[in-house]
Amino acid sequence: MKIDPKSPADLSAQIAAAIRDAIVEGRLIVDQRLPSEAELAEQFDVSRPTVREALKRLAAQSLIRTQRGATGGAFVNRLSFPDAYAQQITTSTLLLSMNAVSFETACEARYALERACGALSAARRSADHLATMRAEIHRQGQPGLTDEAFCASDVAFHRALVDGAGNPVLSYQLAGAVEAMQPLMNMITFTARDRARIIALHEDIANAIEAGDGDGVTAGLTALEAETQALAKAVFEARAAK
Amino acid sequence: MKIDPKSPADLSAQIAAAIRDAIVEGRLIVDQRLPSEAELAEQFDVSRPTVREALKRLAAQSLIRTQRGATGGAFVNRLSFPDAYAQQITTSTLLLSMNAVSFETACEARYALERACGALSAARRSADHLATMRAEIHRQGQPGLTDEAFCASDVAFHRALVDGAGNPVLSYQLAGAVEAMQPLMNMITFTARDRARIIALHEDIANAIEAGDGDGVTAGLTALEAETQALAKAVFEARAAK
DNA sequence: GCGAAATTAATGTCAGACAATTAAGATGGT
DNA sequence: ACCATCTTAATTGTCTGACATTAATTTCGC
Repeated sequence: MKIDPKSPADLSAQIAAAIRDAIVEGRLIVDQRLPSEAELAEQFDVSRPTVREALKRLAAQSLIRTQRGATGGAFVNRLSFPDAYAQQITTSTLLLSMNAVSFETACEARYALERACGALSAARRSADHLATMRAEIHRQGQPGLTDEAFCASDVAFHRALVDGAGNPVLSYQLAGAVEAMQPLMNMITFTARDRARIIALHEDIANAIEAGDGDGVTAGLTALEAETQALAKAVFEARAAK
Repeated sequence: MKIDPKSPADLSAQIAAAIRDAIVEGRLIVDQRLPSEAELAEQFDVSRPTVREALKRLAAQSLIRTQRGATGGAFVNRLSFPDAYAQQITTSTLLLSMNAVSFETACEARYALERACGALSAARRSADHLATMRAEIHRQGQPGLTDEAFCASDVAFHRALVDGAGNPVLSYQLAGAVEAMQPLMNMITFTARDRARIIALHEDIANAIEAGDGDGVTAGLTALEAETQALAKAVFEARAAK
């Protein structure tokens, strides 16, 4: 692992990139201990603070973890699904909020991806997933629920649907799409009538899932997308007119 | 923004989290300048190196950028689509390689997501996207192409298909799924007959895209998935027997 | 007025020190 | 011989202070 001291890039960035490459290419494997900060400083011919900045960059991406004490040091971290979820959600949320992605675009993407899971979920979902979906539908019907709680339950419903496909990679990918929509969804106020329509569609979808009817799930999600888009359009137009 | 000096977590991690929250919640907006390192050090009552470690963590996630010079400093960065792509790809790739995700699972997820774009792409693709797909198909047929170059062309073909849907959020989500598969795909050796079958399916898909036939695209992708899974299964079984 | 040089404010880097933490080894009592 | 306790060594976490580098601004000479 070498760095170029004359490069315009920061030394800490170069060192971080060198170590990251070593991890991605498999030259450093999970749970392997990196040299101590002092040794790395000597290897790269930089000071310890510079090495530390590089290590913090990697820690921010969950690529390494550090441990203090006699047998401590920096270790290559196994990137767990929960860690990856969290990063995906942060990135997706910021991407949407900072780039003025329209509700329409984000919503279309979300439902397109969700339909991809629907058929698989109808075929494979466990009783647990179905029970979660039913429970969330029930919660959504309770009076006095805030809009925010309604949205949170909506997310839980959709996550159960996605997880029902039994494919962790799909669940991971969808986490970003579904969660990142939540700030946008929270801008909408749901009337009692809106909620009733959404709940009815959720019930259609849950029934199709229970019956193993993949096409029914797809149709239900398409209807739900249309409903959501219409709702958002009405809200945003009303706001613009005001 | 406050931190707890008695928390077991690193000070730099706490500071990074405090600033990250401020960005995510919109209290710091794009292109806004953060206080200088010396000022932050005073605010949080820590030393400058500690503040710097926190800033490097944020820089690693593309949340801030730094600039030297008189009017320099740390600025809230607009998370661009290319930046987000890159992070998604790194995360997805590592997630797959470090968690022993089976080829079957990753492949299923990828094609499920891709089918989600197929119908949209058939309806909306520009002439450019179609031309790219045709060009990649042509490249794939050239003799003397290495397996790696064949895979790279395959990725380019699929990205054009996804981009054809004209939804940047979809493209971003798919980037991770498609690119992260490449290391797994590179483990396969493609015989001339394998390539011919794949190219024929690519042509079917391109034709369906050109005709605006969404169902045809879906069917083509499903056939391609089956072909890819069968190919991988044969390769892995042969390797296990040896 | 204009161009070049000095100023200034900021990040980037370094050196050395001390504190905090943790595991392993040494020590001593039973 | 065994167990609890103390000591020690290794490592990360943090601080202080300094200098180097960069780039915009101001000042000065002409």
